[in-house]
Amino acid sequence: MTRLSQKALRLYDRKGLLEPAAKNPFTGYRYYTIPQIERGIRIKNLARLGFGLDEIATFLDAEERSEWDVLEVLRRQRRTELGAELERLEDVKEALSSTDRMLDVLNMKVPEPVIKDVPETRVVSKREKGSYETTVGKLAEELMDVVFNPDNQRNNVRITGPVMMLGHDEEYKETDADIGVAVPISGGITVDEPSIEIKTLPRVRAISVIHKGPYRDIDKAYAAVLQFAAEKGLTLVLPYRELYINNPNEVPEEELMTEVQFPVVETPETG
Amino acid sequence: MTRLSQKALRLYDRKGLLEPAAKNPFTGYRYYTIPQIERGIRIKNLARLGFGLDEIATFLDAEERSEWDVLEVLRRQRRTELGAELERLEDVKEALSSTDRMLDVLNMKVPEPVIKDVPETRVVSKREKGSYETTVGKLAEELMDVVFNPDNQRNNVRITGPVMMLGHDEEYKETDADIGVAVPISGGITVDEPSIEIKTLPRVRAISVIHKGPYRDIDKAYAAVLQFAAEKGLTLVLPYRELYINNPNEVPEEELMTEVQFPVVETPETG
DNA sequence: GTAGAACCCTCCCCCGGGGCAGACTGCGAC
DNA sequence: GTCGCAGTCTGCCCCGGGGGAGGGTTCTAC
Repeated sequence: MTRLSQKALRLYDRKGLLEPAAKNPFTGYRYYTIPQIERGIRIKNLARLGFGLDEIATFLDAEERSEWDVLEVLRRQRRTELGAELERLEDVKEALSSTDRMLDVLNMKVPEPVIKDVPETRVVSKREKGSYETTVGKLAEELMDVVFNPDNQRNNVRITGPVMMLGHDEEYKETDADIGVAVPISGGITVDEPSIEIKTLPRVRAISVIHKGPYRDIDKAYAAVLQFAAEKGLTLVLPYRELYINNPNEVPEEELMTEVQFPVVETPETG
Repeated sequence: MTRLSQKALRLYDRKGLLEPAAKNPFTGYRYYTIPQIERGIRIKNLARLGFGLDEIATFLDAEERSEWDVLEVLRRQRRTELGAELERLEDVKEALSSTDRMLDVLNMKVPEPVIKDVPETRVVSKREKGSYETTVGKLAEELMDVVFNPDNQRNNVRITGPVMMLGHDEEYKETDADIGVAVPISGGITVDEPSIEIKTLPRVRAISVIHKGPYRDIDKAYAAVLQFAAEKGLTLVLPYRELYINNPNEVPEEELMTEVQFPVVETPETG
C-alpha cells in the first residue's frame, strides 16, 4: 500500500524514521498499524519529491508541531535545487539529441566553461611586446634553453606543468601585444639574463575552458568565457593565462589542446 | 584539467577505466600522460551525460574499434531514460510550485496510479445485487459475524487484510449492482450458510490508486484509473476491487482511505 | 640540513536503497 | 501432524563518488 519496498521499510526502521508498531522479538517480523501506513505514504511522497531522509524527518517533525515556516523553507530549497537539476538535464538532452551533437560534446567542440581555483605556481618567465604568432614561440624557446642548461639540470630543475602564455592586454592586438610566457618549474634555478624572472603566480579563481583543435579557433574559447562571465555576473581580471597542454610538434592540429584561464572577481555592487 | 576529482581518478583506476601510465610502486603516486588526460576528459563528459561507468567503458571500447552502431544504441537508450527522468522531474517541479500543491500531493489529494502485482488472497466472501450504499455494509457485517463466531475463533481464524468490495459491473449502477464483499482470512474456517463462499482470489496485475478522503469522492480515483489505462494502452478486466483500509467508525471522513485495484491485461494487437 | 606547508596515499563510513545468500517462519493443503 | 511453498528475516556487496582520519612524500624556504 505504501509502495515502499521491504528494503526501504527496513532502512527507515533503522533510521527511526518509521518504526513498526510491533516487532516480534523472536522472529524479528515487523508489523505496522494504519497510522504508520499513512506516515509511510507521506514519506514515500516526500522521497519522490527528492527530499533526503533526514530532511523528511525534519519535515514530518515540523509538520507535527505546525511549524509551517520550516516546511516553506524546505520546499523553496528543494525547488531551487530541482531547478538547477532540470536545467542541467535539458542541456544533456540537447547533447543526446543526435550522434553528431554527442560526439561534438565528447570532443570538446562545445566549450564548457567552469570556475576553478588555480593554485600558486612557481614559474620562470619572460615578458615582451610583439605579435602573438612569433613572440610566444620565441620566448618559450628562450625559457626552455634556460631550464635545460647544464647548470640547472645538475640542480634537478624540472618542468612541472604546461608552458603558458600570460596576456596583459585588455583587447586583442595584432602587433605590439604585451605578452608573457611562463614555464612552471621546481628546484633551485639560476638565471643570468636579467629579463628572465623567477616568480610565483598567485592563486586565482578563474573561468577555465579547454579548447581542442587548431589554435586559430581559440577565439571560440574566449567568446565562451565572456558569455559565462556575463551570465554569472563576474568581472574579468588581467592577466589571463593560456596553457598549452600538448606539443604542436607531436600531435596534429586537430588534437591540440589549449586551456584558457581567465581570473575573475565577484562584480562589486554599484554604489 | 580533466575536472575529475582525486576520488574519481582513484575509482577509475581501480575499475581499470583509466589507469595511470605510471604508478610509483613505492609511494603509490599516480602519474598520467597527455593522452590519458584526454581520455579522462571524455570519461568526464560521458559521465555528465549520465552514463554509468561500465557503459562508459563499453562506449570508449566501441569507439576505439569504430563500432559506431554500438554508440548509437547507447545514445538512444540513454536518451530514452533521460526523457523519462525529465518527465518525472517536471511533475515534481509542479508539485513543489506552491505550498498548497505540495501539501495536496502529500495528502494524496492528487491520485497517483501505479501498476502493481496483487498476490493471491484467500477470502471469505458473499455476492449479491443491490445498491452500493446499503449492500456493502450489510454483506460486510454478515461476513464479520461468520469470522467472529465462537467456532471459528476457536480454530484461530483471523483477518489478514482490509475488507474489500468486488465490482462486477461494467458501468455504474445506482441499484441492482452486482456486488461482492470479501474478507481476507487465514485459518480453517467453517461456514454453514451456502451463499457464503471460501475462495482464493487470483493473483492479478492491477492499476492501484489510493484515495484519501470522503468516500463520495471515490470517482476521482476511477477517473485516474481510466486515464492511466488509456495512456499505457492497458485493457481493464473485471472484477475490480475496492479495499477499505481504515474503519469509517474510527476515523473522520477526511482521513478515510480506500484503495482501488483494477486488474489489467496488455491490450492485444488488433488483427 | 631541516622545518613546515601542501601534496599524495590507503582505508573506512555515508547516501538510498537493489540484489542476492542463507536461515527461519507462517500458512494452506494433505 | 507434517510437508512444502512462499514470505520474512539478517547480513554483505554494489552504485559513483564525498568527507575525513592517519600516515608518508615533495618541495620551497630558511
